Amino acid sequence: MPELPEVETIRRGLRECMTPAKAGKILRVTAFEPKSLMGDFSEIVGAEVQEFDRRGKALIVRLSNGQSLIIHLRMTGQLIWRGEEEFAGGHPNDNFIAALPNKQTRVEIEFEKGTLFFNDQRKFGFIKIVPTEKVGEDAFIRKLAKEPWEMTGKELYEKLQRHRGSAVKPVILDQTVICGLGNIYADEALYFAEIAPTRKAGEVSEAEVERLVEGARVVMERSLEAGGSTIRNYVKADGTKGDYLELFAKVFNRQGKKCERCGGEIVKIKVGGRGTHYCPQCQK
DNA sequence: CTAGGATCCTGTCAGC
DNA sequence: TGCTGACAGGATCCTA
Repeated sequence: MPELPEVETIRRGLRECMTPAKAGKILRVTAFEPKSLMGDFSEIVGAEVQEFDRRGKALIVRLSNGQSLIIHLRMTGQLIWRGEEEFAGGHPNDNFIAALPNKQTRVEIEFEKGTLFFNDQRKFGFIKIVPTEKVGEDAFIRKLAKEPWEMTGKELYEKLQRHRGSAVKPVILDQTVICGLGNIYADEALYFAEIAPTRKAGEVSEAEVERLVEGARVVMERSLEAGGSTIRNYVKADGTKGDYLELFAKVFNRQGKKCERCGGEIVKIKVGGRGTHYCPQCQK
């Protein structure tokens, strides 16, 4: 479930609390689920973290010994750091505050001064160990398109023409078309641009695509300000659980409610096999 | 090449 | 109280 803003929030959070001084060296790696950890994990023992990068929804952890971790959370992945400081992000659920490791812990990386847990209910996510200089050659990383901040409306318009027969929504979920949007921000960006998710990609005008790219930037920036789905907004100050979607979502999970813009009723339908939320009255 | 559906996996929820 | 089917913030693989 984590999309670009969640991964960026995790990147910023872990960068603060997993510095070499605060985390130390890797002592031990345990893969409770073999398919969740690809590569030879003896390669990373003894290394410390140099930097956290991100490409789209992939987190790249650069280590001090020439190796890197490519981490993709897919639908239900979470990264939870327990050390002097604590940080948790990704799929929001009770694992953020649970005793770890638990049943959904797939990988545990123990450092001198703390432990990083990779939890993942559905096992779609993964951590992959690759030499740092080969990260760019990774099959997934290599195919990624630009993020909305680097992409012009004209570029996206031309890409949409190549998929002109498909509904626009599944096309903007394709990471080789535009990078970073997932099911939430695709719906939110289309709402911003007043485009119905069912429109054929080839029938969206260049001016509309321009708005769509702007919408993608705006909705993801708003989410970043709200902190994505992290422990801070999952567990509110009073100890109750919060829903970070409430902080910014205009259509996602708001079916049956009123559109803020026109007062129409937000509906939920299925487009390209994915649950899709929109306002039929103002998204044309 | 594109379009659309099945698939990987676990857990939760609505309906009977 | 079961049981069943639908669904889930992702991406890939297969078929036509």
